[in-house]
Amino acid sequence: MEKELDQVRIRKEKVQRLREMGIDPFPYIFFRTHFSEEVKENFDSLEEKEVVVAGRLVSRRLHGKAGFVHIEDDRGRIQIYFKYDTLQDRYALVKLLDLGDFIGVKGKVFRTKTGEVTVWAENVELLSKALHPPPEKYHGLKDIELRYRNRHLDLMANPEVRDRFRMRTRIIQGIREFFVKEGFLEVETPVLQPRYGGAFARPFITHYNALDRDYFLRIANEIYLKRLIIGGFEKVFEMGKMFRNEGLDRFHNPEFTNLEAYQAYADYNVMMELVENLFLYLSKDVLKKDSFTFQGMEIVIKEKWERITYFGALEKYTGIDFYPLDKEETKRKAEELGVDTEGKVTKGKILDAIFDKCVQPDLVQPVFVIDYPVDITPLAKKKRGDDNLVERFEPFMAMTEIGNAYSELNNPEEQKERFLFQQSLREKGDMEATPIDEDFIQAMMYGMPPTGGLGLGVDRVVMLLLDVPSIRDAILFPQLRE
RNA sequence: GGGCCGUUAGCUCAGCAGGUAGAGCACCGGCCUUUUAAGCCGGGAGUCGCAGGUUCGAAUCCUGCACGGCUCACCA
Repeated sequence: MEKELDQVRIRKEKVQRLREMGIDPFPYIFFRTHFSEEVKENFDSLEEKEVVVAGRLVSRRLHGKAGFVHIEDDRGRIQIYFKYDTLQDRYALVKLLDLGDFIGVKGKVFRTKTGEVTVWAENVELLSKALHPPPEKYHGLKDIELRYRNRHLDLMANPEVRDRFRMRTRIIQGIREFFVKEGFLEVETPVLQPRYGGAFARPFITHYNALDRDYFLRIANEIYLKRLIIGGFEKVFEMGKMFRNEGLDRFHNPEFTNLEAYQAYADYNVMMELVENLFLYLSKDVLKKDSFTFQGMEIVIKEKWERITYFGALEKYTGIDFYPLDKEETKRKAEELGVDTEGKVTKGKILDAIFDKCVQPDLVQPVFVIDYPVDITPLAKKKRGDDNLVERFEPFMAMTEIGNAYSELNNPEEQKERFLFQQSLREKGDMEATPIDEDFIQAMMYGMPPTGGLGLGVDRVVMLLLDVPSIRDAILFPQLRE
């Protein structure tokens, strides 16, 4: 720590004085009868009745032998009136209170002459002394770096931030409720994995000392969840953290929350309906409205989303049918479109770059982009009637990709070939290519039912529904450089 | 990783023709027994992100670094 702040020194001296007065500045427990909100909402029945409230001191207007303060609890703020005539000796404690302290107050509910519902303190107890002054009361805490690094201060100073994270939790609970209601079993799979797969991304590597072997933080849980389907569970889901060793930006945090759900006897069409129903559920039960705005774009949650094929979308927005083109021709066209193809190993990767630049900015209303090229999707089943495509879709809205889903590949021999192809990409220098997973192939040998799978970026869903432009404002403790 | 911008009191910010640091809130003292960003009077508080350089003199100009933001690239 650097030099002690004057105000901190003064507060520590107050702690000393309180102890000399026989007051414990850090007592253990307090019983309250009402939240601030309850007192205010039930004023008519509580007027002149005694209540006990508790909270953090957030404003203070003392004038000599009387004064007003506001305390803040989990549900809001309420004003407290302190008067020397009522408190007598106890008024000495009031004079030693600082902004940020936690106090408990017993008193009768009344209305001041300006009409504010207030508790007239008959007793006041210090519940915890704050040694450091809080952020500024009027402007709040603006400094973005401070807000992310010291989220407790951000939450303290900016009530709208608390509201936002309460809403995040409700959305997450809503997602969980929806899948449980649909009959999915919530499971937990390893975060620490001896090999990684299920997505294209570089992993975080860690070392397991007892085994003297490198392990990986999961980039996805897909393989484990499918092994559960092989084991006989018909509907499973997991919501949890994934870790991808990549850059930070408005839409990416290396540690993020993901939902994956797998359903036996289903294909990607069933999973599209599941996504439609999930959003209907969220809009009805959480948002309580059937549209929302993200960065000025009004998004309407409909029962049925538009579906457009991957190549169809590319053709619609570039005028070029990429389907018949080989890698070289695709590359040429990409460059004509001004798309950077540097380091793109396959036609699929080049197409992805074109898609991101030319198509994605037009995907505003909820839409499923379906039927992707096979080479960028090693775990999905081939499209019925077209070996160059797989049955895969990505849900988009507000120009943002929010998930990924397939008719899951369940033929172990084909799975092996796909892994071998990925292996060859790896050898060509594509570090995101999926490594081969023999255990998974072996598991699939025992028989895996036809299965639909879905992955959903939960943080991105939160961003969209709450109109939060940066993932750092959708995650309580976003990753920052140390 | 590239480009642009930012970093001054606990917080929000001003100060930048280069002359040695300011305001509001917060804090301390005084007055004040119904206030609402309470008020009035007085006071304390800063290694101006860090390190170099130019200069008689740097918060201010230059260079490098750190951290952050936006953006491009990378990345589902």
